[in-house]
Amino acid sequence: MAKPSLARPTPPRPTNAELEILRVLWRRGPCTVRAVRASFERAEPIGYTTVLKLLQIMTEKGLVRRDASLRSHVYSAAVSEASTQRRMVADLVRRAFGGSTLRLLLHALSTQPATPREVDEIRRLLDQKNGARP
Amino acid sequence: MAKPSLARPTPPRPTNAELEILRVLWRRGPCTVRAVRASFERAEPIGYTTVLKLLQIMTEKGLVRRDASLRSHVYSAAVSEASTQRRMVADLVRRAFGGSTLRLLLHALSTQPATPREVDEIRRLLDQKNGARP
DNA sequence: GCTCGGCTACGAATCCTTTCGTACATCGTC
DNA sequence: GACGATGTACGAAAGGATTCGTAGCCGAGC
Repeated sequence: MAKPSLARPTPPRPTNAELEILRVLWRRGPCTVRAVRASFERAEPIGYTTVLKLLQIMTEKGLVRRDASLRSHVYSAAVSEASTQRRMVADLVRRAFGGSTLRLLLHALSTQPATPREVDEIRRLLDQKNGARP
Repeated sequence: MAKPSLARPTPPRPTNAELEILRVLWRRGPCTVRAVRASFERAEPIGYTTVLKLLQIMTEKGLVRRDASLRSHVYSAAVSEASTQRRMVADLVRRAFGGSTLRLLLHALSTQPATPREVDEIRRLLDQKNGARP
């Protein structure tokens, strides 16, 4: 039996270009090729058929779904933003932080400025997570 | 003038295999090819010349330094673990979280379990960062 | 009906990453 | 001095990502 080409159980981690496209679809909802291309913000403009090809590949990979009932096919994200982010964070943690999410957290906290409001938000989440501080 | 092949101002983001090698060098210090290869933990074993080639490429890229005074060249990391992590986190934040480190933090916090001790550690860092909570 | 504009499909070129085979140099040992 | 072990250098293959050119299809308007 050959490997199924459609509908993989878990779609692979998106590449750079694929992620750019997903970001457009997450933000704007279902789009035609033209609309996706118009939402691209790049230093270099990108060819129409390039976006089309990417969307075709992403359809095969199961990253997007295609509605071909109209002449201009309409594509929509087949993976959620949250699950993709989860996957990417897990990947970074494994590859760069030896599997320790805590180390990633501490690193991000120590290197990035945060406004007092943001710090409060983080504290609130910690409280939710683990009960209030005594 | 041609582009300089050595000593780039900022070395590029390491690829997967390069990161694996860097992790060995960070953990073990300067190593020969043989020692790096021995420290590799992979499902598939990796060829000697593969590691050698990678180290040669990484030397060109400025990711590692080579001491060729001995017959078995000794390689050491030319980029620090912290700076590499910083670069990779920044990259992830830009590509997957729209540039918001806060969103990465909240995401990591909400999806990952944390022990009370870890939560305390994070709180301590927040206190340091922003003054004690009133 | 014919043509033009817009659309999809597809093949191919390019570049990068990863892997390894082969050639050649060097050291220590007999 | 010859030989095996161990090293480096280098070319090249395989696979994936990205980009685009070209061909062909279809619908609207003349």
